[in-house]
Amino acid sequence: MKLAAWNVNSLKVRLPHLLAWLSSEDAPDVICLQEIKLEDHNFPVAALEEAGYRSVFAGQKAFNGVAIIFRHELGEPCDVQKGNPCFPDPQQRLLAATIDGIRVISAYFPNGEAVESEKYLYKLSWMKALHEHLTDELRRYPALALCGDFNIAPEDADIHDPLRWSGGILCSDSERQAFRGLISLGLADSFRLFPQPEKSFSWWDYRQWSFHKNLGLRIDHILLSEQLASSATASGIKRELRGYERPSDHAPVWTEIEPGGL
DNA sequence: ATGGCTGCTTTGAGCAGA
Repeated sequence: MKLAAWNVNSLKVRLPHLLAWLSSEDAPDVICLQEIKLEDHNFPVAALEEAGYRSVFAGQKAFNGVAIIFRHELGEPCDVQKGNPCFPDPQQRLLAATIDGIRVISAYFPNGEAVESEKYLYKLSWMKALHEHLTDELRRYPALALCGDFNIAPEDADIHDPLRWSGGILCSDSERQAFRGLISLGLADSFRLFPQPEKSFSWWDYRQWSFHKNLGLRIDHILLSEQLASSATASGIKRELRGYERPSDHAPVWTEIEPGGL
């Protein structure tokens, strides 16, 4: 089972990129999408069905919005839940579904704007509420994957220029501490379960030729519960999608789980 | 130091992203 997470920065604009990936040899079985930026009635259900995938989604106008798409043969999704019951929020940033026995959660963490700003405090509260909610979820679903755009670079190795970014948004102490809090629930950063090239990133600014110069950050993650982590066989970043014409500013991250792992 | 791209919006300059 290949599981992926991708911030598409508008599903309307990125649908051709997504369909191209889904029809390729390394197409994932399940993809969590973030920043779909469209309302539910505009979700491209038919185009994805045609490609062999089912969808569940939680959209809103213009901003945010998350979805999970998965191969038709994985069957009906169970216990679909929009949002966090511990944290009522008009922003659509969280969606969970049980697919083929795995609790899959698509998450779009707040950006936070600037350290100590109002949006930063919202980010920290949002994460605290997610932490509480995940405590329950892990009890109910021992096979769980938290996938998405975390808007946090967990370590200095995840930043092209750690000195310049030091203490700033996406890598401040409080954000990293909250990230480690999620890890302490028994979740593993699937990317780091395997050797990876240095300077591996999942986001590059659209400006200043950042992608070309590989000036990026690793802020998109797939965290696996102990049960899933023990059956993971590989992980990586599908960097080439960032190089397509009219790309998202994020590249997909992925991890492979042994089929017999459950 | 600033703004740099891109996508969104009662379509057009301003916000948001990271």
